[in-house]
Amino acid sequence: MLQVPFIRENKEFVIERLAVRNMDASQMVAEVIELDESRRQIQTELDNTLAEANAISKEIGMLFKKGEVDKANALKAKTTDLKESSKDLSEQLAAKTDALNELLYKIPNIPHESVPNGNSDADNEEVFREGAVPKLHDDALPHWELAKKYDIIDFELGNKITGAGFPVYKGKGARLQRALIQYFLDKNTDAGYTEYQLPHLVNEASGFGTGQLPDKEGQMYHVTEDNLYLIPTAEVPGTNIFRDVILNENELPIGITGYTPCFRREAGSYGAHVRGLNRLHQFDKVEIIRIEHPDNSYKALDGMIEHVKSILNELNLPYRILRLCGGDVTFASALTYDFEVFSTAQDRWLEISSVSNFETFQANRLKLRFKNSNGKKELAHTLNGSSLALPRVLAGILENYQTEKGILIPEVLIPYTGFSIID
RNA sequence: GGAGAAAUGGCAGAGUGGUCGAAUGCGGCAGUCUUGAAAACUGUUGAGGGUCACACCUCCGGGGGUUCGAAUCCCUCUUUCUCCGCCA
Repeated sequence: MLQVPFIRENKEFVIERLAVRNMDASQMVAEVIELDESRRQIQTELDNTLAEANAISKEIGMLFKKGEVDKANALKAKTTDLKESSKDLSEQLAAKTDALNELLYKIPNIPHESVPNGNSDADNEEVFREGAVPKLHDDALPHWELAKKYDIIDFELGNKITGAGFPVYKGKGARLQRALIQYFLDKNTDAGYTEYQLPHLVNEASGFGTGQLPDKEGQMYHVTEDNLYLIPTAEVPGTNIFRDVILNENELPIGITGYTPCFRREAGSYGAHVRGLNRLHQFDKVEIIRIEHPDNSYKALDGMIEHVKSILNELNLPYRILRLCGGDVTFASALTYDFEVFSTAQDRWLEISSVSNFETFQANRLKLRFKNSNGKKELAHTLNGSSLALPRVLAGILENYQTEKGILIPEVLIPYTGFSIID
């Protein structure tokens, strides 16, 4: 959520930058400013009314103490009007505040200056590429065929137990998945991230804090009986650790990591692109989250990119990094880099990580602040990224490491799997 | 799930209708002392809105009510603790 004073003071800039997202924000911006102005005006009026009522109450108290009951009772009559108008004003204030907030929830973050113009993922800018695409043998298979051939992932079984998009991993498949989780967590903690085990269900306030609510609730599974949501990413419980928190400047930066399953309804997705592990309703992910001083957040973002790169280099997978264009960058993000691994047998790129700087957009909703050196409270910057999303990494390994003898295990994972080939 | 008790500032803890945003202690910060530190002493120290700055307003788990006036009384929800039941 953008800060109102910022919008007020940078009206043209806000409109101009939001145009990168292909939106015309001029109407919304004007409305925000107008609503805020009238909100403040009503606030002042209400404050004055309450101040008067408070003063009278105090006086009545004194008069009663002195025993001047008649005078006190006379004053009581005066409060009736004040009560009525304060009630009226506070209703008006609530209405304005609600309207203002509702509008603010609809305004996305301001894209960073490096975000390119563009309408869709076709306009994303490739900024890095690494790793040779292996030459596969003639009978090379897509991962869902490999999964069946080696009996390591059972999609039909998941279908039976739950439904589409809930695969069952078994044997070496399950072990490989666990090895990856362990390996990712080790890499992250080695890089200074503190490991957390987080709840997989969150309340409304948390969903709101990171921006899934109120608009994107259709993406989450809702447990209606208890009004809780299954997490779509560890970002939600992880970032909400810091909701309503005021940090000391010297506590920054903070880096945390956590493994969680992620649940996404993915309503409206279907077809070949969602085959196999490409798109699931439940998947595993290891996430990294950083809370940063505003002066350092872009340096931190670069650091996160380097960190994810080092993992992919160790896994020796062919990948590329994209800087998302204005049309593709998510609602809350100012700048996002996507990592994609090349799926050799499918001949397409699969997104395996998304690393973003949200600047103060989430922090403003979360009320996540720190006391700066002047003792002033300032919104912190939040960042997060996957390191990494499991299923597509798994797909990439299965497809890129397949040989006629079986699927080789990347060297760095062997200590974790305890085997070097799936055959 | 049943019965009872409780929820106050970073923490501990007083306050049961008026001058209480709230005693006191601890912690934090600043200063005195010290070569430096500790100790001791002095001062300072919640959040949001509003203002050029003040003033002023709001907030004592959440919501609602009674009252001229609520941390304090009433209703309700949530959470925590104790006991019972169930259970990985």
